[in-house]
Amino acid sequence: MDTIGFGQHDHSSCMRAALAAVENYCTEHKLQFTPVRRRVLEILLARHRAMGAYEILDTLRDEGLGSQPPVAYRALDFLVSHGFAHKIERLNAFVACTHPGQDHTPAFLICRNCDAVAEAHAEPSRGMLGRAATDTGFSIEQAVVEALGLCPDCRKGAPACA
Amino acid sequence: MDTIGFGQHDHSSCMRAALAAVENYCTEHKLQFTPVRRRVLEILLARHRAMGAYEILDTLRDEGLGSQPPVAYRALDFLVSHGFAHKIERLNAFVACTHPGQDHTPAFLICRNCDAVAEAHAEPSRGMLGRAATDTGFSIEQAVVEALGLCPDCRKGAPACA
DNA sequence: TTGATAAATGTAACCCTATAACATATCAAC
DNA sequence: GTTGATATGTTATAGGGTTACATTTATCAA
Repeated sequence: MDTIGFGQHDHSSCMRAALAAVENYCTEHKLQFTPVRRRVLEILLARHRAMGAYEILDTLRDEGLGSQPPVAYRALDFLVSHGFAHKIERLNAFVACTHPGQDHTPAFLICRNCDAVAEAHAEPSRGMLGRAATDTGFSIEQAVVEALGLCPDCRKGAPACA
Repeated sequence: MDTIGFGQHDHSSCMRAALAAVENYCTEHKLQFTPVRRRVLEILLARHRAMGAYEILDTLRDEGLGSQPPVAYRALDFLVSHGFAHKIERLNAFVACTHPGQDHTPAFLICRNCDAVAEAHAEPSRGMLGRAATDTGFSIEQAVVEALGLCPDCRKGAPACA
């Protein structure tokens, strides 16, 4: 199972691996992995949680990489449109993808207590939703699947699982 | 199959039925179905599509029922929290529930061309998402399931299906 | 029926999220 | 090295949502 995001793991190596994968993908597909785009991805990877665009922008501003909203949104658009990051609609926030490069429909498990986010796979064309779509003649192109609840740590009674 | 929302149907009777169901539910549960709350639900039922809070507020203002955002948001909170309406996260908009009173996890089919929305049932605890949750020890309390694509009418080449 | 409590409304001000528009710079390829 | 496309800098503004507080209306028990 490749659900990750809860529990401990070797963070610096997961970050390096993701960056390398994105770098390769961009080279292969002739995409410009510019400093701002790279830095935004790094920020998302480092925090390893859902971040608002303005929170990201604060960091960019501190580093002199840009100070106006479009700077952050443009970088995020690039990352999201190529599957390097995802938007969590429920939080109006963004997370780095945990398996960039692979074609996939992400599903998220969002902790309502500590805002931790884990990414899993969804198969929108299967199950009830797929059946409803087929029955009505609706063609699914994209899906938002986000579950809210309590992550393992917060269930264990941690008052606020940092 | 109880996916509805695409295609024709007897609209005034579907609206009356929904209002009656909500009225009953409120009486039984001693909830105050006040004029503003009722009117907001009526507006959502009448338009039969996803509407932004400010769009609803415009109508309320025209009718002298309130002019500030909290008026609309409070009514919507009431409707959503009791399952009489749902929020479409992807659109930052709201729709009337098509089967109020019944306990359910809604899933939506959203047309990217004409913004029509159909409500279906989801079963978040089943399928891939449920497995991912079980595996990681995450407890799902709520789910957002929204598919984007083309509705039957728009697929048939209608340049903009009303 | 009155008084206490809880629930709902009115209103002003504000915060967060996101995009439009336009000028400038940089890149990629011929 | 010129050109066309792509990316960035910046200003202003649109859109969505909440806080806070005063006021009113409903509920229910004494």
